[in-house]
Amino acid sequence: MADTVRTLTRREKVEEREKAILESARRIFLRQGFEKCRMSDIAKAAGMGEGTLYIYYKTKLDLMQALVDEFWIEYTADAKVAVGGNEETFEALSRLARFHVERIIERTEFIELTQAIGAQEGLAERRRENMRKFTSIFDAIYLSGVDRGDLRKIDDLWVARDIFFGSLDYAARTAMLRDRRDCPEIIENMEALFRSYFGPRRPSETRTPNHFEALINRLEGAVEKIEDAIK
Amino acid sequence: MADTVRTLTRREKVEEREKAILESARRIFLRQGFEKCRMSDIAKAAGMGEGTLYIYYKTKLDLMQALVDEFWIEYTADAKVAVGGNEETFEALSRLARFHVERIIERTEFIELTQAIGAQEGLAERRRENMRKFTSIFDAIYLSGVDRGDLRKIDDLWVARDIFFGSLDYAARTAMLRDRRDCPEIIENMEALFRSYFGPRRPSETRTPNHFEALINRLEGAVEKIEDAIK
Amino acid sequence: MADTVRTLTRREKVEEREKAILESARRIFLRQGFEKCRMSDIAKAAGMGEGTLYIYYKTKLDLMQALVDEFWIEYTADAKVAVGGNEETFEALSRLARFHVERIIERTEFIELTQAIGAQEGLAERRRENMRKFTSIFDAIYLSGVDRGDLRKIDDLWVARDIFFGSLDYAARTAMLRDRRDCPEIIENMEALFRSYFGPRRPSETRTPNHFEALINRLEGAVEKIEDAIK
Amino acid sequence: MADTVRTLTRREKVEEREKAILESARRIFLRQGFEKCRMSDIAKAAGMGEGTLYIYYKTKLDLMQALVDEFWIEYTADAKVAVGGNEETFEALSRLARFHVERIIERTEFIELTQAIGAQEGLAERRRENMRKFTSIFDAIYLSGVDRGDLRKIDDLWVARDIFFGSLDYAARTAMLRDRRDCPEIIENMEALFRSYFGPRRPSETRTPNHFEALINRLEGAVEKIEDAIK
DNA sequence: TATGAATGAGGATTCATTCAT
DNA sequence: GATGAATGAATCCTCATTCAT
Repeated sequence: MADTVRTLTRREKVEEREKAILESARRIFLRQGFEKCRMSDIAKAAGMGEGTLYIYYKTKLDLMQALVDEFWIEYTADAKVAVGGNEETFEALSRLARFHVERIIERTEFIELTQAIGAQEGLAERRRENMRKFTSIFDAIYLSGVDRGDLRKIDDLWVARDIFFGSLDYAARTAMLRDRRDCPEIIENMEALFRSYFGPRRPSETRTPNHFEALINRLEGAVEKIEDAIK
Repeated sequence: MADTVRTLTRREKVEEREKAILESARRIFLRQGFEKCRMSDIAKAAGMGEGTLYIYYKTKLDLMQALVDEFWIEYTADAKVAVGGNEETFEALSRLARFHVERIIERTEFIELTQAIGAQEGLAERRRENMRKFTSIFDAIYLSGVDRGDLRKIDDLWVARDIFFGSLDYAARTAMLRDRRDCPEIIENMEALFRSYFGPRRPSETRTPNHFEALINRLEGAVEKIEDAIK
Repeated sequence: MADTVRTLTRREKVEEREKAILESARRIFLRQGFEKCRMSDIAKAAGMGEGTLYIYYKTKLDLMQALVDEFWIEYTADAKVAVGGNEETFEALSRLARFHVERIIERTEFIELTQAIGAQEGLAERRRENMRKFTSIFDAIYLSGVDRGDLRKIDDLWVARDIFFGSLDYAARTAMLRDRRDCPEIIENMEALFRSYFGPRRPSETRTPNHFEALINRLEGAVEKIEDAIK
Repeated sequence: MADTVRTLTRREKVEEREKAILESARRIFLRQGFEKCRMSDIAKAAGMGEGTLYIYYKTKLDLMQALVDEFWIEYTADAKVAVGGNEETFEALSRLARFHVERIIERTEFIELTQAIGAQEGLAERRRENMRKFTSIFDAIYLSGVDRGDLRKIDDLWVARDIFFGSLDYAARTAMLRDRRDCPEIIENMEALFRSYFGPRRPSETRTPNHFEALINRLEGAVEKIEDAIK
């Protein structure tokens, strides 16, 4: 029993320590960027010796990779929460878009760090994996959207995914360049775009633009009346 | 007269020198990346002393910025050529998309360099300017597309622009991660997307996909008949 | 009584522990060399904590010195075995020479470690002592050789000793530089050299070729005379 | 002409600089040893920046190797001077021995540095070469001694060489351990040893096994005859 | 006694930038 | 203007040693 407690305590200590390092690393990294942030500063900020960092992370690159991993894990988890459980397809997409844009504007540095580190020898795979886990949220929504008849089936899901995240990322970046902290326009447009472009193609299933639907509604009404009259 | 000639000669010499430096810088940078490429290597490649570089460029950052500027100027010019003079709207967009994706896959380093340098203090404006000049190609096509009735007028042109370049950039990047050197799918989809989503809204002007048009035609026929019957 | 037993057990435990440390230290040291072999590795190899090493050895230098001591003790013991009990003088020298050359080629690292450590402040005396114990094997053989009349008495025994070990060490080292694992030539020459150069000088004691030949010459002369007489 | 002068000046400057570095390196190295002497100290002692050292020597190991090379070049040259032009064989050997022992006692550190550095990957060959140039002085004396009839021809010159230098080195080292700055005894003995052991073999004095056996055979034959005669 | 996590001093090396020529 | 030798700040990482448990 005592053993179990001790073991737990140790594990907890290690995890506490790792948290502390990652926390400090994040702070320093956000202030200084990848190249400029020194291990010694991180150690100081974490209230420990430099050597200690190297017990937990083999190299600076390792630490930075852990930072990136942590970011994406948290990011992915938060995105899932933001998207919600079982929302309507376009509501889910909207929520994902909104979450992504807002967060990315706050955390551009991590996107850049992800790129910078992913460019290093042998870390591309890990980058891909982090991205994959996150973007699979989109994939799930899309596929469920197809099941529900809200979206059409496509051969290359990545096309829709790239359009979705590409547009949002780019918009977020340009928003920042214009010193804006948000961009609701792109989110709205993304929803509309998915409704119209990736919406179902068969007329009966269509959810194409409003005026079109309105037209059909009017027509259907008229037809009914005519049918009634004819009867 | 002699003076003028001499002056011209000097200017030419300076420009020649600058070209040589930039040319060497590009070679070295492409081989080594931003952090790794050394001023001394660039100087050696350019056949001149290190000190000489500093006559033409105040710092390494300056030189890299010049490299980025040069890249975008050339990139923009090449894009204009690729787009052609007065093509049909969607053909022009397709050409721009194709050019962009292909080139960006070949020159990811410059995109990254643009970002890295643009992140530095005080260089964001220049980055914006380079991007603006390039993306204005898209703007021109879009606006002319609006004039021609191929595209609908929108309040925030940047939305269309961000979707266009965002999707292409992202797709190019993910294509590279999948070790692909091209991605025609995204180009085709971009055209279709612009036709459908940014195409004109009035049925008569529509250029949406064939079955869609057929549907509309049938609809219009039905409406007319009904209206006639009612009358 | 119980106390005595416990004490013995403790002592044994300590000695066991020390043996284990030394054993591991040797393994690691032979693999990595002095500077590269880390205390943590030695501890791991010995199946104990790093801190434990410091209970038995105050510093790394201390441990290495113990390693060197152990080496020389074993080396000396093995040499004695190799030399044998009461061999003929030159046979004993030959055996010692052979043992030394072969072993030294296998264990150059220890010779270097002995030197490196011996160079440290305050450890020269210990080095001297280790060497002395080993070289006294030679001294004993030489002195017994003098008693037996095989070798001449000399004032400075160290001269013979230095020639003996110096030649062998040097030959072993150059043999290694030539990638040879043995050098029987030097061993043979060393024996011959001791026979001739350190052999007895007085004619009456001589066993050297010179006197031998003289003797034979006289004998042959006698034989001839006898033969002549017989004829 | 001016060019020539300038070039010479530059070369001289470089050589001056190299001399200064080597000089300082020697001073610091002799005080601190290989591992302990810091590049920064050497730079400071040479009155230049640390970076400057790296213009002239690629790494610390390079610098140390240069130090070793310089030592051996000078050592070899001095040895040649000490030996003199065309001395009598044993006089030349004596001089070489005396020079070697005296110098080596003064410069043990360099012998150790030579060993330490020679042990590094890829530098063994250079060590061999330095040694070879120096020991060839001995070879030349020995061979000319053979020509003059002072020394006997031997198949493996290295045996004599190893005995010569091995004995001297070892004696020098043990002399130092006894806090002696010289050891004339070994020099005298070396000369005597070479006279007697490597001196010419008059046929009648020959010591080789074959002749020895032949002698014994003759002896036995003679004894038999005598015994027969006596009967 | 045993442990092993924590420490932090220590050092080689790089490279943008300067400046005397 | 052109040069390139000289500079030295800047930083990651190692590992012997300590000490709280």
